[in-house]
Amino acid sequence: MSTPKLTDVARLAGVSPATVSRAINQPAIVNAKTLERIQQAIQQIGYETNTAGRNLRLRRSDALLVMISDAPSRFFSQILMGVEAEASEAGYNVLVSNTQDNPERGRRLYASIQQSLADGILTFGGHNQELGDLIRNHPIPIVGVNEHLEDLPVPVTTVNNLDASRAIVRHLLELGHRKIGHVTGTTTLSSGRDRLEGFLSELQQAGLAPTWICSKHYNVESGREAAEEWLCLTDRPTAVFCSCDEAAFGFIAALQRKGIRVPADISVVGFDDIPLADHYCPALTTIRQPQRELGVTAVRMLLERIHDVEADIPNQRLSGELIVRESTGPPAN
Amino acid sequence: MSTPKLTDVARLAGVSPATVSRAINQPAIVNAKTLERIQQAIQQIGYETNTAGRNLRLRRSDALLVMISDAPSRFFSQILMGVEAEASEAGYNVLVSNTQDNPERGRRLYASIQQSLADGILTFGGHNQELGDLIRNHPIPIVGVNEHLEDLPVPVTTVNNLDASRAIVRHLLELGHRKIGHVTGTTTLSSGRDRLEGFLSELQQAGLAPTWICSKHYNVESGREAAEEWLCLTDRPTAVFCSCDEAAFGFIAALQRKGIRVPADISVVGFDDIPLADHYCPALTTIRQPQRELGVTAVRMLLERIHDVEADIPNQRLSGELIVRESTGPPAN
DNA sequence: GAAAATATTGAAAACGATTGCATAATCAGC
DNA sequence: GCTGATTATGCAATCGTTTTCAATATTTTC
Repeated sequence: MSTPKLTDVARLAGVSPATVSRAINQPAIVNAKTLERIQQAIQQIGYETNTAGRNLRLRRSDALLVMISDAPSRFFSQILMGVEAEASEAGYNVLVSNTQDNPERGRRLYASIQQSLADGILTFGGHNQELGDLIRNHPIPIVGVNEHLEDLPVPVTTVNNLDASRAIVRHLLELGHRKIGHVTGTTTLSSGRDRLEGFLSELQQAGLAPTWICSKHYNVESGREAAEEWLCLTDRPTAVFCSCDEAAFGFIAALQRKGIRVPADISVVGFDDIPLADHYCPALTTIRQPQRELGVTAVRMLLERIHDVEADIPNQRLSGELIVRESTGPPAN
Repeated sequence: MSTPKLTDVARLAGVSPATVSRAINQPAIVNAKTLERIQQAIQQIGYETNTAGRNLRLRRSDALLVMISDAPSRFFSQILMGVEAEASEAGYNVLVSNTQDNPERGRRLYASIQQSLADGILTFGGHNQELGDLIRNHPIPIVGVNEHLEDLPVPVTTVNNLDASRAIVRHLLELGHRKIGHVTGTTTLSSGRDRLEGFLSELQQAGLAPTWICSKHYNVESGREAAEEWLCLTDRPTAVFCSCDEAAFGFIAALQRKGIRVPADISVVGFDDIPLADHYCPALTTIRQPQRELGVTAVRMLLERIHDVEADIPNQRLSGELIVRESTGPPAN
């Protein structure tokens, strides 16, 4: 009739519900003969464990909550696929929630654990004060992705933005550039700050002054705006490091409109290596982020945390790879 | 001590658990005085309804499952945000599962309903035989997004690919083009077929033969490959309709490498209007898909279906908008 | 072959919420 | 002040699993 339950299997197999449960969860401890009979019964009536019943008894949800705070970020879906794969591998489901900048965010987040809706939380992007208070007061299994959550006792996984930034600047220096600009990402985010810091430190080490810095955000418009600003200058940079691929595209497109060639007149570097980067004209020199791996790593950390809330889990810094393509070359003069 | 439950609230407020439950779910039928006392108690100990307990008793999950079958599609995250917003509005959670082409797909899908893991399913992309059998045999609340599920009694929401395609061809005809090519999308998907059909029918109506058709997929490479094939021809199209923006970018990039200008030498149109389309150089003429609205519509349909499995829900065809930008212009000669 | 050890199973009590039914309290009407 | 209607509450069963504890069956050991 309706969906079959454990009891139905038990009746059909002529055993108690307890035995059926054991047959499913610890097959080793049940008699081989009985086991087979039960498995047959399960097949026959198409039994599936009811999640709610199981969760209630076990007091857990077998679910991970992915919290997004901003617009779906630049390569969110790629990371999500990594998360999904690893979680599913471990028998966990993935919930997605977009709380944006809703002040209720912290509360809802905490609620989802209280309600035993999820066993742990993956949070993308930044955080707010309220969230901070909650985390400090309650031992919630939570892991950050992409961005550091300052002052919070929350382990995070990110790409090594500092090193990647430096690698970019070194690449440009090796090509002979001395006038290098930077279009920053969102500097309220740690990734934006780290990329800027990497840029500055490498420049300083080369004895160069950071003359061209345009403080922007992670989007196409930023690139366009920066280009328009710098094109008005008489003393322009010969190479520009944009802190995401989209910004780089915006930058290049703005240049091309003015008839300025890349890389002949200006070299441009991006960050992320989104699928289009390799197929743009010119193909974009950029940093490849291990997107899927970020998701996988985050889930691994979270599961460890769920298993032991007190566990001391170190931050994981994955390394990005510099991919040199057509958008960078030696300076014009 | 541990997380408070309904009973704790009841004890504190000096009422029975039943009353607390009513206070939460049907405040109208409980005495104002009592209600206030209960609400205070809830505040005081920070009570949150336990999802598993509630779901078990109510025999539902308050969750929708989003099933992805292919790589995260071209604007998946945008649609997902629409889904999330609308579901969350209605008090539903969103689960994401990527079953790719796993033959187990159908089974897992069905299982998630059986297990009362989700109340309904949103499926992105195509389907397979096995899934078909399951759906035919069981009244699962399920709604398709983006693609039609042939022969299956499953309502779907898509953009009106046919009309959009025609609009593109008309736009090119009006500009004076007579030699129009088409780089198809994945034609095992209904969207790919519909776009092709729209292209063909409009061409036929104009009395033109479909000389240049390159059967490809929804990705950048397809555009590049098509361009490389057609550049070898002596008789080339003067305008090309690529069935997604990525393909259009790949196409344009390949042209630019050979020094062919867009739109001066060849006009190019895309489909989707991804964020970059407006910032490419040249800015891409394309069809704007109502991405977020697709997600919202899908959820509305699904909720209706959940509410009444037998309900006859018609397919929803949202209309795409032709956005004319720089990549199209009159033919050269 | 009996005692002790081991291997299997079952009965019943949770897990945390909701709700039909019954009861107690309140109120209106006369 | 009494009856009947109405309003508020409580009791207890239920949703579907898992697991402790005890009981039974099966071996093993000497």
